[in-house]
Amino acid sequence: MVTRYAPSPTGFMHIGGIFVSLINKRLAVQSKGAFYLRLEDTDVKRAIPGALDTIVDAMARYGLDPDEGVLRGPDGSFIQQGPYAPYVQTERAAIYRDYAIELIRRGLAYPCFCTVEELDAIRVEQTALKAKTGYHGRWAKWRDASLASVEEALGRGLPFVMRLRAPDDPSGRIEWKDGVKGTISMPVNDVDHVLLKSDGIPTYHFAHAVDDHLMRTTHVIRGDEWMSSMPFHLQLFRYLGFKPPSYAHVPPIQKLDRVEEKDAETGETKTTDSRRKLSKRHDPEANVDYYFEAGVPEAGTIEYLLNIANSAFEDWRRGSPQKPYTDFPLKLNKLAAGGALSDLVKLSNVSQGVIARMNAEEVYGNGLRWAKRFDPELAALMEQHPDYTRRALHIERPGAKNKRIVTWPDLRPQLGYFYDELYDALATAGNFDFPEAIPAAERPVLLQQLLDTYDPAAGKDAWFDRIREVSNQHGYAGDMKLHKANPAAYKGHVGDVSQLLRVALCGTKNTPDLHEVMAVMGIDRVRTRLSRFLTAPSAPPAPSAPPAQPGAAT
RNA sequence: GGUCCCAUCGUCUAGCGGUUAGGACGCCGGCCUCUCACGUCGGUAACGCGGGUUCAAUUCCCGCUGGGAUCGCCA
Repeated sequence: MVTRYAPSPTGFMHIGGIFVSLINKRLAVQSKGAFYLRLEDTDVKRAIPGALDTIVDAMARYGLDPDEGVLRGPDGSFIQQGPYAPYVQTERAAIYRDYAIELIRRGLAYPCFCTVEELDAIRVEQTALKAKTGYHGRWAKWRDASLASVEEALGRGLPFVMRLRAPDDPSGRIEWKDGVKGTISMPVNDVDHVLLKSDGIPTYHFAHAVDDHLMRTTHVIRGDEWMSSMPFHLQLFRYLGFKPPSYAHVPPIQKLDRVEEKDAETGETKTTDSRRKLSKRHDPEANVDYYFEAGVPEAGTIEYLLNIANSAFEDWRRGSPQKPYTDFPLKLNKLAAGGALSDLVKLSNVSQGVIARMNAEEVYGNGLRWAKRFDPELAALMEQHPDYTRRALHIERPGAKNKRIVTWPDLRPQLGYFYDELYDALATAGNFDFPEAIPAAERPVLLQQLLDTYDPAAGKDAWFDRIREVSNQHGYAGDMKLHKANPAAYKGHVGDVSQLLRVALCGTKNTPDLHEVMAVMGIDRVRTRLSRFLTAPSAPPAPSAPPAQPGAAT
């Protein structure tokens, strides 16, 4: 299959564009075909500087680089590579013009000198008459204009457009087998659509027919907002003598709009749910940048999209946790015909799975890339301590065990406490949330004993056995089950004791396995951090001072 | 309004005439457990409505309702 993504340079990368690109690219790769990028910049009025960078860079970030078409060269500038260059439509103006001339010669197209004002007037009249709008039938005043009047208009230098001459007999229907929607039948086109605009640049429709034919596109896979143009497009291919490609119209990603309306008469508020396409203007999640900023790794966004495209993906992923998503066989006919609602909660879940499958190095690289933009302080620490960071990230990883990082913003709470800088800031603020079961006065004793008994060389089980022993010695149940059976018999349990250590050491109540955390921190850092808690809580400078009141230091 | 598309738990969906309507996310509860997380077990929750066809409809047909797309010298 030869597929393409043909965006117009709007300066905005819509998530739907990534979705369609993904489908096009996967299908081309799976069939050992080609995927190319063509720039549909025929709307000169809307040209936006830098728009091409937005598209190309986003596609590259999401691993959707085209095989041919508009690419970035080795020096970073844009190049057009492939047998059918150029791939930028404004650079192909002469090609379209030749085909337009050919159509005129065969009586299938004609010049129209209507001004936009005239066209507007026609539309107003049609609307008033409840007639079908558009340039067709008796409204198409230049359709059968005499040669003399055309020459006269030309002579006056009036601007004109080239229009298709729709069939004289507007009855009948056209039918095609859509790759995702199935067989569809529509009335034939009877509107004399514009082929070339007054600036000589083609409309999307004309450029589509010419380019997809010349560039040997076998499958046009695009958003389903194009479906209603199909009668026109198919007609164009026939007029031009081209064999039409296969078409597949994919549904848009939607969003739920909850409208609350107050009934004027009854005063009741009723809510109506309606779905609508993700809007570039109103929905931040329509922009791919949103996902990066939210800290979803690119692979997570892609897998989420794949999930929307083929629901079988989820089961496949479960069965093949370590394979790249590119091994998944995407099937066009398995796309649902209706549009899916963007589900950010589900996206988080997919993201969590993707990050969990990464090794420490990948977490480091991807996380750092995010942090550099959205958490510079953390990023700086990650770069200052690369090996230490990697070791911290390596805890319970890989193996999809550590799912604490759902998206990159979780990096700070999950990794931050390893850095002395952040830990010290926390300590200065005094925000240590120690377990309530342990009186403040008892903390130094317990921590001192835990520190004395800690042996970095011993294993995890041995270490927790020590913690149990210390717990037992001080009236805390070393065995959770015993405590559960008779809570009143103990001051607390081993969980409280290890939590005391965890909070003192990390400043947070939630961390992975303490033994591993301590191993990464190293004995010196452990000593330093605990040292501040080894004296009586409320009288730091004077160790001999009387015990503080319970809770005074928290 | 014309044309076209769509319709199963809140969400993504499986289903392709006979199923206790399955899975995933979310939510709730149990278990596991040094915390969190993971894991695990269980629970919650759906075939829009009305006609047909058929021995039998979630499934096929028609209508309705609801939602969407489109009707430009924009793509």
